[in-house]
Amino acid sequence: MRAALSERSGRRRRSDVPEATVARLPVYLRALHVLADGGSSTVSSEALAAAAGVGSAKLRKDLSYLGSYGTRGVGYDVAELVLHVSAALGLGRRWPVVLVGVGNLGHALAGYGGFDERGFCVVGLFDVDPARVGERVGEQVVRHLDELDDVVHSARASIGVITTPASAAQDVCDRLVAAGITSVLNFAPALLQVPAGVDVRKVDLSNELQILSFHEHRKAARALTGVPA
Amino acid sequence: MRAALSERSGRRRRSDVPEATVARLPVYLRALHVLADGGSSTVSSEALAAAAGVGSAKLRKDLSYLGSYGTRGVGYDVAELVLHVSAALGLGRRWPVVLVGVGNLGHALAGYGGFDERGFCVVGLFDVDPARVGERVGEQVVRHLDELDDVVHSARASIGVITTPASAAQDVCDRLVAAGITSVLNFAPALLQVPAGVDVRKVDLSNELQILSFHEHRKAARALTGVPA
DNA sequence: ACGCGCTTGTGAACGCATGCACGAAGTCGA
DNA sequence: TCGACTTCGTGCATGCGTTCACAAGCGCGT
Ligand SMILES: NC(=O)c1ccc[n+]([C@@H]2O[C@H](COP(=O)([O-])OP(=O)(O)OC[C@H]3O[C@@H](n4cnc5c(N)ncnc54)[C@H](O)[C@@H]3O)[C@@H](O)[C@H]2O)c1
Ligand SMILES: NC(=O)c1ccc[n+]([C@@H]2O[C@H](COP(=O)([O-])OP(=O)(O)OC[C@H]3O[C@@H](n4cnc5c(N)ncnc54)[C@H](O)[C@@H]3O)[C@@H](O)[C@H]2O)c1
Repeated sequence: MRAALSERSGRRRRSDVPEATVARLPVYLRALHVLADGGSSTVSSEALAAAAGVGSAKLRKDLSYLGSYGTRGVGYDVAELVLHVSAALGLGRRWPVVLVGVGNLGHALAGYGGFDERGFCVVGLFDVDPARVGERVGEQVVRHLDELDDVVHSARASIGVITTPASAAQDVCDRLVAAGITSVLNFAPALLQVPAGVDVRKVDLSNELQILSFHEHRKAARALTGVPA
Repeated sequence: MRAALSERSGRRRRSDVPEATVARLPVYLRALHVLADGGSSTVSSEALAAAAGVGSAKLRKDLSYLGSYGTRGVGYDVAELVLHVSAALGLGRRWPVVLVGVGNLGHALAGYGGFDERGFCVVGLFDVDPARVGERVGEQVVRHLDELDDVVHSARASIGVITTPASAAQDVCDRLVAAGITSVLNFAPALLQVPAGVDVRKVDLSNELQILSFHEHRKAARALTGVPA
C-alpha cells in the first residue's frame, strides 16, 4: 500500500472550493447581511438555507469547504460567518474595477451604488466616442480608451467590465488583458478569447429571456395536450 | 423496430430536454445567426461548437435532444437548424414582456433594441413613482403599476422583468403573478417566492463580481505561495 | 456531574452532465 | 455502381454535484 493521501492531481485540496459552491457564496453572504440587519446573532443551517433558497444539507456542505465555523447544537455566529465568507470571496480588500463602453447599459452600471456596498469601486470609465469622453457619470469622468493602461496600472485594477457592442468586445477585451486585467465581466453577446489565467464571466440578458420562453413554450404545449387540469 | 420505449416515470421523454442543454440553446442560436450572416449554408458540429465555445460532442448531444437534423458526412444546414432551435425555444412567436421599475437599469433595458431582435417585445413599462409615470421611454410610455392587470391581460403577456429595488421585488412579483405572469426575470437582489408553475430566473451583477473576486483572490494567494514561476 | 436534545459536519449513495470512442449513415469521386 | 471518406448520433465510462442519513459534538437543564 502506497501513500494513502496522495496529492496527485484530482484529489481535492483544502483550499479548493467547488465552482458550484463558489457561485452560491455571494448568495449566502447577502442572506447573512439581511439576518445581521434583522438583529440575529446566530443562525441555524436550516434558517440560513431557507433565507438563501437552498437545501440545508447543501448549505452545510458548502460552508464546510471553508472550514468548521459552526457550533453543534447552536448554529453559526452570523457576524463571524460573514467574516469567513467575505474572506473566502476575497472581500477583505476593496477591488478596483474599470468599465469600458459607457452607453445605455454602462451608464446604469456606473451609477449603481450597489457595487460599492459589496466590495468594489469603479476607478475608471472608458469609451472611444468623442461625444462620451469627458462626460461626468457618477463620481467619474469618462476617459478615452487610450488612457486605459495608465489607470489600470496606477489603480492596480484587475477586474474589468465590458459594456460595448458585441463587435468591439474582443478588441476591448484584448486591450484590457494587455493592460493587466485578469478578470472580465462581459455583457456583450460575444464569445471572448482570452489567454490562460484570465477569467471571463458572461451575462447575457437575451439568453435568460430565451430560457424563460423555452419553459413558457412547454407550459403552453402541455396545457393543450397533456394535462387539461 | 418495436415500441420498446417505456413511458415509465424517470425515463426521459422525447420532448424532455436537460436544463443544462436548454441554457446552451440560446448560445447555439446566436452562433448560428452569426454563421448565417457570414454566408455559411452548412456547418459541422466541430465548427459550430468552436463558434459557441463548447466541445463538439456536447453540442451534438445537445442537438440530438431536439431531433436528428444533421446530415452525416456533411453537417447541419444552418437555416434549417436555426428554425429547429428557434422552435424548441418557443421563438416561433413573439413574446410580449412587461417591465416593472423604470429606474436606472429599467431605462437601459427598455431602450435596448436587442430584445426585439431576439423574439421579445416590451409591451408595458410600470412604476409607482409619480415622477416616472407618463415619461416616454423608447416606444413606450411609463404606466402606473395599477394598470398592470389590464396590460398583461390585453397583451396576453406571460413574461415579466423586475428592476425595482429589492425591498419592493416580492410585492411586485406577487402582483405580476396575480396578473397572470408565469415567468419572471429578476434583477433585484432578493429571493422571490412564487407558486408552483411560475419560473423565476435571477440575474445578480454583484454576485458575478464577487465570483470573479474569489478567483482573483486565489490567483493572488497562489502567486505568493505556490507557483512563483 | 451527567444525560438529553439539538445541530453540525461528513461519509456514502445517487443522479446528472461531460467527454470519449465508435458504429451508422450519408456524400462524393471514380 | 461502388468504395472511401466524412460527420453525425449515441452507448458507455467518468467525474462532479446533490441528497440522505447519522455519528460526533456542544449547550443546557436538572
Ligand atoms: N442596454 C441594455 O439593456 C442591454 C441589455 C443586454 C445586453 N446589452 C449589451 O450590452 C452592450 C452595450 O449595450 P448598450 O445598450 O449600452 O449599447 P450602447 O450603444 O448604448 O453603448 C455602447 C457604448 O460602447 C462604446 N463603444 C463602442 N465601441 C467601443 C470601443 N471599441 N471601445 C470602447 N467603447 C466603445 C460606444 O461609444 C457606446 O458608448 C451591448 O453589447 C448590448 O448587446 C445591453
Ligand atoms: N443599476 C444597475 O446597474 C444595477 C445593477 C445591478 C443590480 N441592480 C438592481 O436592479 C434594481 C434596480 O436598480 P436601479 O439602479 O434601476 O434602481 P432605481 O432606484 O434607479 O430604480 C428603481 C425603480 O423602481 C421603482 N419602484 C420602486 N418601488 C416600486 C414598486 N413597488 N413598484 C414599481 N416600481 C417601483 C422606482 O420608482 C424606480 O424608478 C435594484 O434592485 C438594483 O439592486 C441595478
